[in-house]
Amino acid sequence: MSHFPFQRLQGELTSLISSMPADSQLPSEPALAKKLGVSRATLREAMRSFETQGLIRRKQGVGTFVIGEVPVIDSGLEVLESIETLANRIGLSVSTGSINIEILPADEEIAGELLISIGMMITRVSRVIFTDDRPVAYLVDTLPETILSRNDFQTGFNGSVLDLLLNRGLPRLTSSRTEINAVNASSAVAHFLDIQRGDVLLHFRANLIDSAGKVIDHSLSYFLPGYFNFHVNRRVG
Amino acid sequence: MSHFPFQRLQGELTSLISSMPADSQLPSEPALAKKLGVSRATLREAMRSFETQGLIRRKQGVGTFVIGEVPVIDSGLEVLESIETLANRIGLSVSTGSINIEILPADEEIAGELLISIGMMITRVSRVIFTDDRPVAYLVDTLPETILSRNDFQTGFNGSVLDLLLNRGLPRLTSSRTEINAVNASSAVAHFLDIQRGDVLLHFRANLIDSAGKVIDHSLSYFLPGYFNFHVNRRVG
DNA sequence: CAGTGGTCTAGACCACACG
DNA sequence: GTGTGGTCTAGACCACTGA
Repeated sequence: MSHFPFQRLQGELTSLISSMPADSQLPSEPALAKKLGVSRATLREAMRSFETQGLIRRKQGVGTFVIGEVPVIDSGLEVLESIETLANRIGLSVSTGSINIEILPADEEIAGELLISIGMMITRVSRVIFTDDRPVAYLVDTLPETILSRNDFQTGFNGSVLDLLLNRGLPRLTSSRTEINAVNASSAVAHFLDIQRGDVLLHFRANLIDSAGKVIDHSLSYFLPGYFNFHVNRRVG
Repeated sequence: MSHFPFQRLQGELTSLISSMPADSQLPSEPALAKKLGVSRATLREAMRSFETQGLIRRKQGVGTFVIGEVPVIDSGLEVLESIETLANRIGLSVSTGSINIEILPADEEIAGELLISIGMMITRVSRVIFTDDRPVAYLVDTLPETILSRNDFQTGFNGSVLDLLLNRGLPRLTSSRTEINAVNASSAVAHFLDIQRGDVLLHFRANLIDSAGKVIDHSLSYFLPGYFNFHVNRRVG
């Protein structure tokens, strides 16, 4: 037996979880901690990585459950397309929730991104993507109200600002510069994704450019690892 | 004052850290916890995100220090190049440490990646990238020993397997399929990067392909967020 | 209501760096 | 040695869910 509780714990939890059928419930945290001979804090720390891998799911007030196989959303990064378009193309069912549309004045940060003046009105659309009733991504689009205003959302808005702009045809979008990072979930994002503050997320930060080189849309995306497989083909210099 | 210790703490720590000069030392954790009226556990949790942003640096047995401005390694993902080549191109100084070269038989997993038989000998090169004496990336390359054996490392090996193969000219490398994810640091990787187990890392998992479509090299890369800015230009479908 | 996970506390012991 | 961060414990209270 190892002298390091954490490594031993990970092994025991791996056995336990893999031996349980999908959707079954784990013992409560106090019970499990006692059974495994560690404190609840240590147990919870060891469980974190299992949740980021999508192997278990914790629900406050309910319990912790084993997740069966997860549909992975696989996508190349060369082409920009909405999650909806992507999921549809690979035959996966996703839904959108918590859509929120606000019109507000630009602060310094967003004015800098969109290359507009501070105080100009902007439209901000945020939403959560679900697959199998599990929130897996949180997306925020911000763009000048002159490009997208409230009454542009009238007909058949599926949640994706990109799809809306593409369907409208104007402005003529050409490309997106996307920065990729790994971050800890803030309290706000954690709430939308039903995870704990501090959990690991894959983060995209992108500016959408039109044919005149103008910044049309600034978008922030947060993805749960384990549910997405983004890849890129890199050519050798 | 907020009723939520964590949010209040983040604010107070932001003020404190930004008010201190670069390289200065923060009070010890017990002292800071007492001063801010929280337990050490809560304080440490709040400090995690500051460390992943590269704003502070903890050194066991020494203390916690404020980091000045950090040189960010900025790179597009369209072209595959070694960290050394990249840093050189943008005029940044990086160094390599903890280089380890092993020859061992392929297990099932790596055999599957390289499309070889289990038990065939493989060469594995792992190393750590430093900038400003700070470990910022941990890289592992694995390839068949028939392609790269121990005596290929004789002359001017700078740590990069990619550069070695490119300089040699054979096999003719063409592209790399790179999968991008966010992960929690395992104990092993955390040790090399001088961070805590569970900290957030940006992770690349790539297969390097030659002109015949053969898998030449399987590589795993772990990057500290805050020190890298990877981006990709995505064209609109 | 009872039971769950989410957060926080106070304290302990360890491994490590440095004089 | 002293002092630091790294880990773990035992217990408490909270917010939430569902019967």
